[in-house]
Amino acid sequence: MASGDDNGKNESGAKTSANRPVVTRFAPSPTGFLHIGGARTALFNWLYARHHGGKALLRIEDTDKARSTQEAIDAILDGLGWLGFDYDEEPVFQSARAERHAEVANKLLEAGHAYRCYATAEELEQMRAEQRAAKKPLRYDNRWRDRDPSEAPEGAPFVVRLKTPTEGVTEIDDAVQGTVKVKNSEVDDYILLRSDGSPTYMLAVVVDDADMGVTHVIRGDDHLNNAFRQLPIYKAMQTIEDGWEAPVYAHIPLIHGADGAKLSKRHGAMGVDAYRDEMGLLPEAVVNYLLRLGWGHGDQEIFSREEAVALFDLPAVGKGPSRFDFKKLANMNGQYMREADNAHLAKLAAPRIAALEPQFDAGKHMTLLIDAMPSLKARAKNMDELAAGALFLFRQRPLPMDEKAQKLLEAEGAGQILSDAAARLAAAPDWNAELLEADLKSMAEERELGLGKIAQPLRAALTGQATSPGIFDVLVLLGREESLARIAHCTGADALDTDALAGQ
RNA sequence: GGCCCCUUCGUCUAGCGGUUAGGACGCGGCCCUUUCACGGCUGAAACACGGGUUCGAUUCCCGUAGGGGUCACCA
Repeated sequence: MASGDDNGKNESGAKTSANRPVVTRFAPSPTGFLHIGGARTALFNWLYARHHGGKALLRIEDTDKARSTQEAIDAILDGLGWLGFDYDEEPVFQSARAERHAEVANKLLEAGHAYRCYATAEELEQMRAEQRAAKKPLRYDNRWRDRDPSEAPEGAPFVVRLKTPTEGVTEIDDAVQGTVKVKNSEVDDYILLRSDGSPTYMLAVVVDDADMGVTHVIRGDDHLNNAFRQLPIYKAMQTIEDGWEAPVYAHIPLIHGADGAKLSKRHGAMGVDAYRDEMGLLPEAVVNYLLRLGWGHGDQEIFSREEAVALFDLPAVGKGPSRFDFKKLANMNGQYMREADNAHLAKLAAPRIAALEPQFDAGKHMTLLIDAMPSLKARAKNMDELAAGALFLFRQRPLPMDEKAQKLLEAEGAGQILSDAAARLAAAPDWNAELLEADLKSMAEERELGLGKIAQPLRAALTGQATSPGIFDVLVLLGREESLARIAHCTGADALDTDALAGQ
């Protein structure tokens, strides 16, 4: 499919990748977990590649040795896997490519597109202090740009700086933000190679993107200004070797917290693992929510993975930042849970149930849990709610009663109603929802009571709670013996008989 | 502060010169009903402001205001 919707031309004269087969990359730096903003960037990159039948690549930007950790790398990989993003090649580790980065810097140096700068850190700090005092923009003042190499202090350390254009304007046709122009005088001669010979981020990204054949750089718009710094490398390298078409840029807006401020711990900047483990969400729901944050397709809210791939494209990505809304995420998760496979949900809920109820034995109780799932999942928006809702099924007699259930049992006449209902149920020729319902309804009619007068105490006796799935579903799920035994406990009837019956 | 980006209900968004400004979450009401949910119906709720352009601006242009981003030998 032609990517005719983004002509990534720019007016700086650099050749671009607009017409090559799509290659995208997600390039997290492993200095922490994969947060929700990164997850969305990963999603958009992945979708764009899949939509256009291109390649999705992954690059770990671990050049900051001090801050990068293996734990973070594992967490990111784990998070991406959970969300269901697959990549077409093994991840590239940026730290392994330092030699290549230096090689490019040296080519730039030889060709006169870069130069050595011998300014010391103290010197530069003083320069910035003066600029601050004079209220001038803070940027390198090109003090070594045109100095003769012979002036270099003998054996002194130096950094390599890119010789960026000083006049004119660079224009980028961003696939999301549209045309963006920046005066070249705003871009200073930034550092390519540090004094220890290691590459800076700005150099490394460009070299890696070029070498990986990345055609579309989709990233947070906090990088928009960087594009104007990176483009000159492409331009310069195009005069030196092949394979340096500039990518199409797509700077997507950032996600803000619920209060409009930058995403912080309280507002969603947890790792995606927290969405799974702590919030108990389904990855499909998280992905769907993220997709709708900053992208829309008419009035549609729910998109399957296939639909997302088929429909996603950059022109429909919004330009403004959006706030993260946990309520809507929760709602969406509820929708996905209701549609989810019962056995799958049971498997996910099992460990959470076990954590709350020691009596729960996944091996023994899984069938019951799966059977209960249709009535359970309609009442939960996340795994914890699902687990909590299932507990009554696995608790041992005597059931713990919550306050509201206690009140129901203590209500006037409740004991009598319970005993009578128990007798009635015990006499039922069969134990299915239709029959039991007919039975209790006729009992209610005979006594000119609302069904609730019978159902509520019954619910309390059977579940220890005032709310639960439909009472007839509860009876069927618990089975005849357990149901009658639970009621017996509450009516003070001799429980021994029923206990014996409940042995199964 | 310089530079860059953004601006439709509280929130996410649809809209791409002429609409009763649509949908979703949340909120209120009603229905269903044995509780809680689910589901259905329904209500309140938005084009930041000021100039242009135009027969006509939510839509195009320019300002203002507000918000955000970025200015390292971090990525």
